[in-house]
Amino acid sequence: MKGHNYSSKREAIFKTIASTKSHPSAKWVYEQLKDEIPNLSLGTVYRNIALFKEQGKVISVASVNGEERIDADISDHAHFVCENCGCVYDLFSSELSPLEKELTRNSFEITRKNVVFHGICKNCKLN
Amino acid sequence: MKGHNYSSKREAIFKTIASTKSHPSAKWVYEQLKDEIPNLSLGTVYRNIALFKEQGKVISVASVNGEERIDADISDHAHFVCENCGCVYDLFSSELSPLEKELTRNSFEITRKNVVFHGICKNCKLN
DNA sequence: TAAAAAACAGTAATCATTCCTGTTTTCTGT
DNA sequence: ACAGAAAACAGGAATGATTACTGTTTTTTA
Repeated sequence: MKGHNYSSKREAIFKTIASTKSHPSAKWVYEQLKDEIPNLSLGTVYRNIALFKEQGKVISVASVNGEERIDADISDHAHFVCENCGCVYDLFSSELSPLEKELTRNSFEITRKNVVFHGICKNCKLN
Repeated sequence: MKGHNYSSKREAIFKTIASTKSHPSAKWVYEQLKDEIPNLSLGTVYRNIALFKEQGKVISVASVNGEERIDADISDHAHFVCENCGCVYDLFSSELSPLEKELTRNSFEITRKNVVFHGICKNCKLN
């Protein structure tokens, strides 16, 4: 069975994801770690991210310029994606309950909700 | 300048997108049209979808299994993506205003908001 | 401490999407 | 209607993110 053995690389990958608020891509995680772990393979990063998603330890929050962006903060919050710089920001709010109730009433099972605003972020607007 | 000449293929592509509630992928649109238009190229479908997005005539609503899914209904509504069958459903509600206000107050410019719930849809639950 | 299982590196394959080049269609002014 | 000029297109090659494969290394277990 997979995901049951200790692995120093898996641990390093998870720590890297959990210690940033940048909502990283697989490549970003790989770039961060390759100096510290010279023989790390990009495939290992992808494989472990897939495992973390199965385990519910990370979630996919958005696809930005063809790259999947993930988050180890699995608490109930929304995101804002800047279409200019690709930055992903956290948004904390719980004003979506009417939608959730409507879905539940209609027999849809919500396993995850993804709230993404697109636009231009504060930093980009100020150049 | 692009997008200024008439094109029968462009018209057919837009009509196909506008006449379905399936939130199609580029490939789906191509499959629908290739019998009617035998020499249609998949690249043409992609090129025209990109043009429609620039013109604001279609929006990207979600990425499902690596495929971008689009919608010609650009009215303010959210979507529900079934993780089992990949179907994308429309959700009509306007209960997201507190989030929008918070963003606007903080100098974020919203050009588009993307509200996606993930889970298992009614049809899949009932097998 | 020796199999057995899991994880890995490195590379090849896949697949959606974009790019390129030569051809066809559409437009515009006469 | 007709001849450039501009735009759109087909078909195929290129790109780039992600996944799969194979032989090797690490971890577990007993």
